[in-house]
Amino acid sequence: MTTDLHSTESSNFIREAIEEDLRTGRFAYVQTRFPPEPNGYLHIGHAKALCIDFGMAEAFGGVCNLRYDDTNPVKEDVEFVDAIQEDIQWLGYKWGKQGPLYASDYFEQLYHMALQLILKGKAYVDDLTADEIREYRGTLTEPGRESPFRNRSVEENMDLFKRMRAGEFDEGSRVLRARIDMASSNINMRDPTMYRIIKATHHRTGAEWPIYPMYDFAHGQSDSVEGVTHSLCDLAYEDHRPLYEWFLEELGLFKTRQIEFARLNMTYTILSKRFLKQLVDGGHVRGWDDPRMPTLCGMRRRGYPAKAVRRFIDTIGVAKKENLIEIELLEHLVRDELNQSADRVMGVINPVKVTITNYPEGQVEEMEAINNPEDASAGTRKVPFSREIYIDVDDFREEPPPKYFRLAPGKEVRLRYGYIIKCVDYMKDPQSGEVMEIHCSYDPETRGGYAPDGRKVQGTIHWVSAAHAIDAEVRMYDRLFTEINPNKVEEGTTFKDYLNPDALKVLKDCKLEPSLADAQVGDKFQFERKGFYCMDVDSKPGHPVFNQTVSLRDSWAKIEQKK
RNA sequence: UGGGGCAUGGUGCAAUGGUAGCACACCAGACUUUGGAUCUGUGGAUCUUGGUUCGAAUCCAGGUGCCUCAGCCA
Repeated sequence: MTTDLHSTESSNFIREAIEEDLRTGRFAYVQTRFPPEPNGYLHIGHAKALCIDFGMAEAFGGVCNLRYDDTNPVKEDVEFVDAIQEDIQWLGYKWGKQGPLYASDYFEQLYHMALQLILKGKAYVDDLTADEIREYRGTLTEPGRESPFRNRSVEENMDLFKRMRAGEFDEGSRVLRARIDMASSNINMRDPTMYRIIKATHHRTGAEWPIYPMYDFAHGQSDSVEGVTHSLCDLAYEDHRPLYEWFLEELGLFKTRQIEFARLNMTYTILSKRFLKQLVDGGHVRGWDDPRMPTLCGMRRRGYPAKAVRRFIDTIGVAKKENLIEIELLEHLVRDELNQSADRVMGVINPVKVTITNYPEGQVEEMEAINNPEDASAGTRKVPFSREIYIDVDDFREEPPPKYFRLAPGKEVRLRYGYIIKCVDYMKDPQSGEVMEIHCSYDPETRGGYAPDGRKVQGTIHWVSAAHAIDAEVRMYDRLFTEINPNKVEEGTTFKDYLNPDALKVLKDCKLEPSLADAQVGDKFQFERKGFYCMDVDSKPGHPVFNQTVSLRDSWAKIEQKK
């Protein structure tokens, strides 16, 4: 039970509302929908909506449709349609059997609904310009004014709208508006636009339509037509609910219940498709799937397991309160998932050579190493040991601070699965002062790292045999922004002013143990003592590239920081 | 002096009139051939003021604060 994804079990106000609807008979079944606009890639914020939409359907034995809200051809593209499906499947969800649906499937029906409203005197063609419409709309505190075209006859409206549909008018020259109430305290009810003229090619309907329904005129009816019982959405649509209900009422359609919840916000990240697009188009990242991006494809490439993302969404819960989730929670779950599943391996990211002076030249020993201490079934592997090895520069200090349990002049350290070695000498670059090479002696009695005399050796470090090492590139990532909430930054600045220049660091001379020669793109490993890494698509035969998914918790770094 | 929402530790979510709990974060310790993992422990919250009640985070009234809406975007 606890190992299961129980997003379907945690209590929240939406689940309670649905239960009540079933109990009272308002609905006899549950159906939901996930309605992305194909104008960008899905991000972790969408994952929340997605898990709620699919999760609620699942929980009540219903289905969740995938329906693209493709009512604005100038912003949409098939590229995104395909990517969105891939991301949903990655998270492990299945949409309704009819396959992906599109609001554009309903263009003809929607058109007839508009005609119906015109006939009822509930819609009219307005010749006001966009600017004039805005002026006539009034303000938050003052009522709007009625358009001079508001009282056109049904016949004239029918004629004009049909001619709009026939493509007789220019873009921007006219719109179709609902005839509701220009004095409503809810601005969405002040005769909202239903149709506008757009002469662009639609990714599915091509050039068939010169007019396109607004989201507000399409969404509610699409839900209704599909028999969606519960339309779960962002708080932003709370004010639109009366409008959707008005359309359904006037049209005599099945009445979906809309329930709104707060969108996800996460520290140090931005979750706005518009802003993410700016990062991509502006070249601030390498693409939508850049591992620094909060997109699902970015996270996948970074090495985040889908299950960690699902658990994250489950853990943060659902409410109507504005929230700012700490990114550390996601990272914790990523570590937790990977800790169970990822094989351990040794990789030296910043190498420095160590020569074991008393180890026979030319000798190679195969040391046995455990693949995953959390999973005995993962077995063991052999790691070659020889006279020259690489260790991480961080694991040597000329002047070790107190409690530094690694290699230092005259000090002993254990090489994991290897031997206990002692530093006898080291060479520095006279120019830079950098440590170039370290000389150690080894204790032949300590094979495997065990000291038969029972002597205590506190530190254990990882290493790679120089002659057997695979050269690799490792890309280290950090948060994309330096500001905890890039959505709310000082006036006069934008989120782009807070991009973290150190969010990506490329290390090109990394040394990995030879077992990694068989790794495939997407494979995930723990480089012991460092973090979790995932093989990147940029890998070339014989020269792998690894992304650091997330570092291991580093309590030594914490100790050092305090000083 | 428009409408719609929301207020529980640092963060997020529970508790649905009966001992305010969980996760992450934080701090301290144990263990350790990963300074990982694991284990143990500490601290810390009901926006405010009244009211109802034996009893209020929960119900009522009034304040206060925060978010949000004026696209021919979704």
